[in-house]
Amino acid sequence: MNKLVRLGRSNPASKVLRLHGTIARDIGIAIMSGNYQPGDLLTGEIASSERLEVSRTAYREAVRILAAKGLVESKPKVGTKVSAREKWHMLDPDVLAWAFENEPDLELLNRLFELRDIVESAAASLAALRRTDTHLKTMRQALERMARFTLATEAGRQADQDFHTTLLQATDNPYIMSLTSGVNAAVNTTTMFKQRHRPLPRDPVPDHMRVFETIADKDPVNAQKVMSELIQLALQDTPVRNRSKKPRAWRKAN
Amino acid sequence: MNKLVRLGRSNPASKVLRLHGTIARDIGIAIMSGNYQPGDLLTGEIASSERLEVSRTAYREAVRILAAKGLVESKPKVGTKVSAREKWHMLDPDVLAWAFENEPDLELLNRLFELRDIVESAAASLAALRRTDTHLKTMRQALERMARFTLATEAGRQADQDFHTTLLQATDNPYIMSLTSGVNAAVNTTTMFKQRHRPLPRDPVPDHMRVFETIADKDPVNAQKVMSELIQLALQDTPVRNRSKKPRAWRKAN
DNA sequence: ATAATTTATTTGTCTGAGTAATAAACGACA
DNA sequence: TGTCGTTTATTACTCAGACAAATAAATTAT
Repeated sequence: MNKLVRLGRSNPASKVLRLHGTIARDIGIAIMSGNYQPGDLLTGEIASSERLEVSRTAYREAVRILAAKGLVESKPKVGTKVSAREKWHMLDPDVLAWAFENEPDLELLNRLFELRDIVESAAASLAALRRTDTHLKTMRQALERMARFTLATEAGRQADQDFHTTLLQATDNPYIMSLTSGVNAAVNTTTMFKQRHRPLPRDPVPDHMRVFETIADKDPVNAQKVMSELIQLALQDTPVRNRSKKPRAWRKAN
Repeated sequence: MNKLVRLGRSNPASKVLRLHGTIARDIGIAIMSGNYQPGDLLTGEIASSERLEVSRTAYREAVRILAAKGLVESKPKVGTKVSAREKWHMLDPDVLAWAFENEPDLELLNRLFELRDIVESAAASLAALRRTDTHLKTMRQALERMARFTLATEAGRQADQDFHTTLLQATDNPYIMSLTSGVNAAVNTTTMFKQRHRPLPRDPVPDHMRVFETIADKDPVNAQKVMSELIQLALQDTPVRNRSKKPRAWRKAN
């Protein structure tokens, strides 16, 4: 990592990055990909900013962003070093996106879907208990749009998102909402998960319909069950191009 | 919020805050407490830094930290405004700590423990399946220290943390580890959850022992069950001084 | 040998200037 | 009258250079 490539977009919110955001993203990806190891010392502010041909201000703001996400720690006289893995905010949307930016790690992907299964199936269960008729109406409409267009169209994908967003809102739990929507946002913007250049492997509408019905029936047990199945199907349908050469990298720290 | 009070520590990592960290914390608390509402425009950089009597540099770095946690968004010509609640990183350790810094919101606390219940009981289940003998040994030792000292002593609390940390490591899932340890870190450093000035309401050792036994037995079903009970007890034992005047604040956004 | 002191290095903070993005106002044109 | 391109004003963004503060390591005093 030497010269700075500024063009990069591809952050969860998909809005253009400023200079500090670009630098943070570059270093963040370098850390998540193992290019920098925990404990490694970043070169000093002056040297780094000169190498990247940016001002110290911009570089420092990038470091603050990384520190806010638990990836680095700065101390006078010592410098800025990559934090231990336990301190990384693995579920921060940016960190999540950066982790899957380069080489898709199948093990890591499985762990992520393991958590998704746990949380989102529980969310479906809660939604079944707490949903209002308004939630139900919105979900039905989203489902109809999802069927009319398909996931091949932008409108269809938007309907899919609306379905899941409404389901989350029905849980009435801001922590579950934040966690899940953050993971989904990162997943949706990562090229690894995009299936544009091949036929969709399965019609997702029937599976979503089953989730909808259990929530309509206020049946938390089956809502959890069918949502879990939906997650598993999503995992199966996720294309993984190549396995990582260093599986289970997150275990190293111990 | 006008003058800057710099003395504050009390962040998850309990290390002294620099100026930018202090500013970020102050504004972060103001946002989480509802002092600033989503959509509100922060005063410009020049005005803000003058009011706080700090340099624009320090103020800007604080804003970058807040933006990295999804609390604010900056745009030229518009300014920096508080983001919509859906964009907040509710599970970021700092955000979590800031949210409970001021007035304990019982509803919000229940939602947090709802998620803890879901994730940590599932974690216990996974730990029961994946724990090694080394994990088991470490947990047993922590349990013994926990019994010898009590939670009234620092050594006892450390043993408690070690127990839970090892359990998490046994899940072998970095996302679950990150999520849970982040929540626990925030919870542990928040005064609201500290029970120093009163007798401990219950001997926690037997409950922890039951968790340990199910994991030792590689019994995921009962591990989940007894861990869930442990979480519920922790919630019951959490002192809530005063209910919030504005319950369910996170629903406003919809 | 230990503790207090000095020193060197690195991040942290400040100031002031100029740039770039962008929303809103304006004006040309249909 | 309404739409589209242009200008303008505002705000965050980036830069440069200096000085301050924290801290680990080296040094000195006891």
